[in-house]
Amino acid sequence: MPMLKALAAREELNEVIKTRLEKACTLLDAEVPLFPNDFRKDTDVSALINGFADLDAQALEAVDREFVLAGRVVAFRSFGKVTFFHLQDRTGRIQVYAAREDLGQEPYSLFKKTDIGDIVGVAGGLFRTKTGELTVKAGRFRLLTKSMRPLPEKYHGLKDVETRYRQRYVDLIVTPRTAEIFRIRTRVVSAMRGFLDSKGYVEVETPMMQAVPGGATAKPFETHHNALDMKLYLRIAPELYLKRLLVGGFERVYEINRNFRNEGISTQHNPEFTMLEFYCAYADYAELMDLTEEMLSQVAIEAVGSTAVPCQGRTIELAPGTWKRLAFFEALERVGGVSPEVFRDYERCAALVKKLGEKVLGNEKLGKLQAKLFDVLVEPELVQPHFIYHYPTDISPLARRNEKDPEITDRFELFIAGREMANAFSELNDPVDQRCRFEDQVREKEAGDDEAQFMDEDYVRALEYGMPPAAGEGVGIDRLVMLLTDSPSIREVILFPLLRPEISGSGK
RNA sequence: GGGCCGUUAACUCAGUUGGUAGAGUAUCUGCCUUUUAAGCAGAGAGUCGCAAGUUCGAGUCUUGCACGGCCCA
Repeated sequence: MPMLKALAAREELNEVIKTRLEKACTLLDAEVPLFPNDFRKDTDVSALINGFADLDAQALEAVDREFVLAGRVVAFRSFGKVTFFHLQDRTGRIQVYAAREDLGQEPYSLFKKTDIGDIVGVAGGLFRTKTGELTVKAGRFRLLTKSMRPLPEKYHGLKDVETRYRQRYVDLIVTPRTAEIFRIRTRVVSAMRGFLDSKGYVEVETPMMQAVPGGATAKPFETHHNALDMKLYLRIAPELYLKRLLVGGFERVYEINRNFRNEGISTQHNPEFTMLEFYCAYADYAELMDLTEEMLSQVAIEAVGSTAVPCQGRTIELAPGTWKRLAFFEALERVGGVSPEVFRDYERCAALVKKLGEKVLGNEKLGKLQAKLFDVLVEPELVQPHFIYHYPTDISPLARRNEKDPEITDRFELFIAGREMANAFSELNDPVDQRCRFEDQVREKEAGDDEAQFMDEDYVRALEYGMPPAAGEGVGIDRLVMLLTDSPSIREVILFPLLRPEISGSGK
């Protein structure tokens, strides 16, 4: 209390914060606790709305029941002896009517010290106002948490994206859509779990701190363990551990968790992001296409209630049976408009890549050039769901070669809304081939490619025991949530996206 | 890493040709018993992102830096 008074007296404080602290002092003087924790609610806003929205004024009168609610005050309109305010809890907002006549002279004058942003408890019956709004008539009122900072403006809300990301707690209070997006995200993840569990997949947790990072082509974060005095990496993918579990006999496993890649930040990339990876023994990539179609359409229904998803002014249809399937080179020709004479010929292919404004080093493999053509000419066109399969072997170091054509792999990527959504392939389980491919990677690493992969002796040893033939897939959860919520930036679907540190004393 | 744009009150935003800071919301005071972007009358609130430069004078012009956004790599 003396501390609070000292704080309130500080000159440099913002005027609004200062008046709130002074108000808090006044309340304490009147023996009103600022942060009590003995109030219990017996219902939620949505329960009242769902239960009574249809009743007319007379019917409400007859309900004759007291409801106990708690939540944050988000709007406040006072008329002197009578006040209306809106109370927001996790389920919605409802209007409350507080009158001096009902609360009593003294409690009402203390109630009028309420600020927007305070968390309060209210008990009372329901009625309908002249304008027809379902309203709680407060018979009792209690301050539960005094708020010291003003909330953003009631009409425009919080627009500044930097503040929205840095102070997500404020964004969640004042932007209903933000809270909704993260509820959808939660439903996406639990729908996936439900789907995979029902198919006999086992959820596991594998190391996020790894001595040998592997399973993807990416630059890892490094860290250090003091007690063991060893270098560790944050994982770039769980892949190699999940496949060890196939060796161990799990047959169907999945993991939904964070990966970390030490790369740039953009509307599509956050350094930590969430992936679903799942592996199925005795299955191939083609069967995973069917499974993916089934899973994602079901996830869409559970998360947003429909397979028809609005996206940047268009509608994307995720209903099973509508998804297109196209071989990589077929897509390059039919969607990208590149003739085989061009993409089969190294020089002509390189020339076209250059013409499109992409860099050509001259020493990259043909597959890499073809992939660049694909990225620029085909990927943006794949708005409705498309599986693109049979990727060039050059750009698929972890995938199993096609039986008939060793230049291509039994791999597919899924594209929706012009973005890569999933990547899957029949797994390489030949330990000798795998060792050779690791050795290739090590040579590239020594030549200066810091994205090239490490040799993983233990993983090769696991394969030597025998991994059942299998197919595996990774699905980017953040991108899927972006699709289902029509969010243009990955930061809209990550609660606390990575930002540079705030400058101290910026005042915000 | 490069290009473009932004940063002004707690929030949303104006700010002319360089002449010393504005509105709405929020806050405070007064009035008000059915409002809902309540209303009416009045008041207070600013390191104009930071630093340097040009100038008699910089929110405004120049340069550098910081943070953010969009696009490209």
